[in-house]
Amino acid sequence: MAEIKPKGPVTLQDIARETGYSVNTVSRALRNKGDISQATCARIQRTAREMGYMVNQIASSLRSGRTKIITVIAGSMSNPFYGIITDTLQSIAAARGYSLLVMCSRERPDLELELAEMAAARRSDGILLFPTNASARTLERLRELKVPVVLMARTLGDDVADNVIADETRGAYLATRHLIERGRRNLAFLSQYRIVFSYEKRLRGFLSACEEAGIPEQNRHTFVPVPSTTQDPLSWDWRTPTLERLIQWRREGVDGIFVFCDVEAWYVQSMLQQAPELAGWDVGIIGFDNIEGAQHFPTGLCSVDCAFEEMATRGIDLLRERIHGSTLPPKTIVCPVRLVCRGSCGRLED
Amino acid sequence: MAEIKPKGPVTLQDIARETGYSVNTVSRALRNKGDISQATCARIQRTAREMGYMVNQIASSLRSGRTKIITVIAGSMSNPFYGIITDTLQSIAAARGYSLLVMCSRERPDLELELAEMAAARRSDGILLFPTNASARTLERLRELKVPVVLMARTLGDDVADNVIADETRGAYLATRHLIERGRRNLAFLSQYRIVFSYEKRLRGFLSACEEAGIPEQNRHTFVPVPSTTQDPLSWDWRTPTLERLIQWRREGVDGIFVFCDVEAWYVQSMLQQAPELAGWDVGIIGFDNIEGAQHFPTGLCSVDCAFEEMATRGIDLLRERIHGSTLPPKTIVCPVRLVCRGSCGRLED
DNA sequence: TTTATGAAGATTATCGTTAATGTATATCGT
DNA sequence: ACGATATACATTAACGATAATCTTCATAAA
Repeated sequence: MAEIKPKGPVTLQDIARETGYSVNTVSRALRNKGDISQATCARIQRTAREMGYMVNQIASSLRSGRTKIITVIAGSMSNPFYGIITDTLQSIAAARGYSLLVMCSRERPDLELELAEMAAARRSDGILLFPTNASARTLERLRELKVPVVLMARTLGDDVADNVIADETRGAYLATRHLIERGRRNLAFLSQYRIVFSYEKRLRGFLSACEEAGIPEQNRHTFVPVPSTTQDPLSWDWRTPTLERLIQWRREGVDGIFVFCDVEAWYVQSMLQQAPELAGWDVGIIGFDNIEGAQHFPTGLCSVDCAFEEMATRGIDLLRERIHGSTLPPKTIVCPVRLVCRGSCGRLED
Repeated sequence: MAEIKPKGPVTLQDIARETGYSVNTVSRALRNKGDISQATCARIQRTAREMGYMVNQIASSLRSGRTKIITVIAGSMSNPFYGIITDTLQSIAAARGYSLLVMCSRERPDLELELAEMAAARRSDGILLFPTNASARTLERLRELKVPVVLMARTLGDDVADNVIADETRGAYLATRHLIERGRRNLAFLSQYRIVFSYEKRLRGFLSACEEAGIPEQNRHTFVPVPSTTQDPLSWDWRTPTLERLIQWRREGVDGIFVFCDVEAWYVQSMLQQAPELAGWDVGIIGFDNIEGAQHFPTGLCSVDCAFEEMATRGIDLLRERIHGSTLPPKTIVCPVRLVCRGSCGRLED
């Protein structure tokens, strides 16, 4: 029954020839579309299995206009933040029949635009974009090309596009309050570069917690080593200026630092351990994202948990709504945050 | 000149209509294939640009039989090892015109096989596979399906398939020797689970360094918490048994541990910091992969650098040879390793 | 009996490219 | 001036699937 296939994979036509049905019937039978009798359907499916049939997604995509591919444009997979969330995205996408094309923008707007065009040329059904600092053009182009996009983890302003973010302001507020509760009264907010709007939101949370606790203005420090005009933030040397600023902050009596994200917080922690000028400094450190708790890396870093799994799920489902033609106005989904204490801010003392 | 396009993206036919040439001529002109005059070529390309043409990769793939897609099957993107190397793979692939489909096997052979079939259904030109502990079936199936594969970072035996790996034995030897040079004489080799052949290779390196330095047999410890029959290593609780074993090793006077990879080494380091039973233990730790040095994460962990970029380049280029039809016998490319000292093994003392 | 309804398939027409041929005109050697 | 080679295109035929539109033939309703 099963013939020797001279070359190439089995096609619908091969099954049609084998079973005597038409190609169309075979196609419908394999996809359980109606108008095919139970018996026929079963027989065709069995034959397909025996012959080792495997759908050609390319052909299917061309005809149906759906690739079942979502492109993720993230900054870089070596950053655990992106790694972890991509991991989650991948399994959720797979559960819904989608595959993930992964591209890295290196936080560069120009590269990001290029990648977006590639994603469009490949006819991705949609894009999950972790935007850079200047993604307006990318967004505009994708709108032209009619490729659905959901902005992930960062925002370009309220309701500019579909958007899934953590509750940034509240997270920053919680983090700062945590420092304060641990007895810290001279606080700093450190961010490697000014991630549009996310930075502003977290700054607001930082300041409002300071306000609430009556921290005087001169005890509220901020620092952003990489200038906001930079088109290539990742290749900027933020270490030297950051170290200098840390030394300065130490002199100024800073005793608590809220760092923009966990990855940066780790840099800071390692500087604290390694730089002789910082040795013995009693300073509380708290990050954001809770990347180690989400998966691996047990360390003592306090952080703000971002519910990555929820963000990933919401992102994919929002994107799917668009893919299926929703024309509702852009929606911003704010995911809940939660403080996680691991001791890097010091013990309660009093 | 540029018309209002009523719907959908511009196609070759639109350009053909606009310029008066045939579809085929337009196609050839845009790809700079021969048999088209300079003038025509230029004119067509200009028109295409003006009309905002963008090739439909799906249609192109269907006809040409090439998708220009490489599927990466890695364990999980939340593991920085995979994250970093995927990052590198992505940029090298992009430079060669390939996009990356990223899938995560979670180190599970069954899931891996499924993913491989998906990759085949999507007609990936080839697969970069970071194999699980039981990838023989996957490999066999891919051979049936005639999808080129290169095994990455791990080996299933010498020349079973194309393979790009680090020089595991030498790396382990260097790591162990490093411990010994730092005055460590009671050594252990710790590996979360028994990654086929890679484990054996590193064990060999460990033992040969012990041998060379005259470390007595009773001072050569090994431990693998997760049993090798496990089909789902990542969800196994390795922490409890590992902690217990660390406590035991401490009692037994172990003073140096070579850990299978950096990620695991970090777990160990954090246990050393956090578990009261381990407090104050003077033990040298060295990992493998040098993941932090490759990109971020400055910590004090000694490690063995694996030249990720070279591995990635070699992997992609080897795969491309296969994609282009090479029928040479399977090749194993062994990439050089290099010791990196950051102090976690202690100072030289004598 | 006649017509409407429906089930179960078959036909046919694309999807947007690229590969394999065809063809007309110009150029060339002899 | 003849056929031979090139040049620069046009025509035609896939690639493998899916969608839209027919056919049948049987059964039910009128």
